[in-house]
Amino acid sequence: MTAQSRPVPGDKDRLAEIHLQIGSRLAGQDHRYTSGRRQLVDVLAHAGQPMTLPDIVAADRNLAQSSAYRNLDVLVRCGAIRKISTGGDHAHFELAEPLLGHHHHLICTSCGAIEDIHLDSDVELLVDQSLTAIASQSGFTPIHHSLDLHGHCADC
Amino acid sequence: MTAQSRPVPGDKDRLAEIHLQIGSRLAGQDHRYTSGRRQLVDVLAHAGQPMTLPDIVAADRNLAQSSAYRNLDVLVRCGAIRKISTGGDHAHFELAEPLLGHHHHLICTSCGAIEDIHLDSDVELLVDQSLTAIASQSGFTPIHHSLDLHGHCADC
DNA sequence: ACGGAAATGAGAACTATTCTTGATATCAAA
DNA sequence: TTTGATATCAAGAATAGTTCTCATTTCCGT
Repeated sequence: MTAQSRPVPGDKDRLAEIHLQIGSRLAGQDHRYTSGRRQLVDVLAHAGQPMTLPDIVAADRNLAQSSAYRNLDVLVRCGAIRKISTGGDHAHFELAEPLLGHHHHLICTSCGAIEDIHLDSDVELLVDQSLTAIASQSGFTPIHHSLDLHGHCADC
Repeated sequence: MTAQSRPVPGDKDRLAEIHLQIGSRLAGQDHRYTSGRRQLVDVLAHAGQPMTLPDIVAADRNLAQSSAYRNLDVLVRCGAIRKISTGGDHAHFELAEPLLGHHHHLICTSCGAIEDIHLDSDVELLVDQSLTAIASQSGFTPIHHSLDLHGHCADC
């Protein structure tokens, strides 16, 4: 077996792995991984960046708006998808961090576009320690943190 | 003059300073600092934490809902107030960072409450440097960053 | 005081999102 | 396979936070 043949999981393998994980998450809450839900995940995984609902239904015309909203909610609640509320007209959705890895966002205040970014792990560690310390002082139980840089993207 | 008499600006002085700053910001955009807008600022300054619109109009019954929304928008656009969109039912509003100082938030995902927190300045510096470096790689022009810790507050 | 621009407040309108409803699909057990 | 219980679906109605309209009032410079 050469390094070429299986260097890292290919896109196809990664997608299969994502579907497996989400399937078991759903099953754990007595939900089914139906084709509509699978299509949502396919669209988000293919885009590689957060999408609004109009984006999503435009990308796959088989998706009904009401079902897409409902299924996104189901997937958010089982931890497969993350909802990003920026204050713009539409919320954005992306695969959750267990699937996509921990990351943050560049948010364009002009056009609303969102891009994923990754921080150095040492900075990440410091931030997490600081936040954890502060939270414990307030009796606050942390779940996750979000760090967004707001500004204008290259196009705006 | 004793240390007691003017140790640091008292609450009254601080509020007067805030009003002055906001007044000049508004004047710079040909807007008036009317009593309705002043009342909004008073309510937010007095609360000391982010408030929703229902919170605000409940705190000062003289404030009409439509005017409050409109004036909050005016104040947000002149940089006096910051709007925080969490994805909950209501957006939150607080005095902007030039008036309140740079800070971050604990956000309770159960009840929606938001509390202000301050990070160590060295961590803050690192984060800012990291974000700036990443932004420049994408041709992104930073305006400000937001760092929120999501979880459950002591009451939930 | 006067004229005009800005602000106000009550309610209507807008729209992203959620809910309702009746039909359809799926699974497990017999 | 059949059956029944349950989950899901899709279309449109309903909800609700926020924004808009407009007639009236306030404010500022002259």
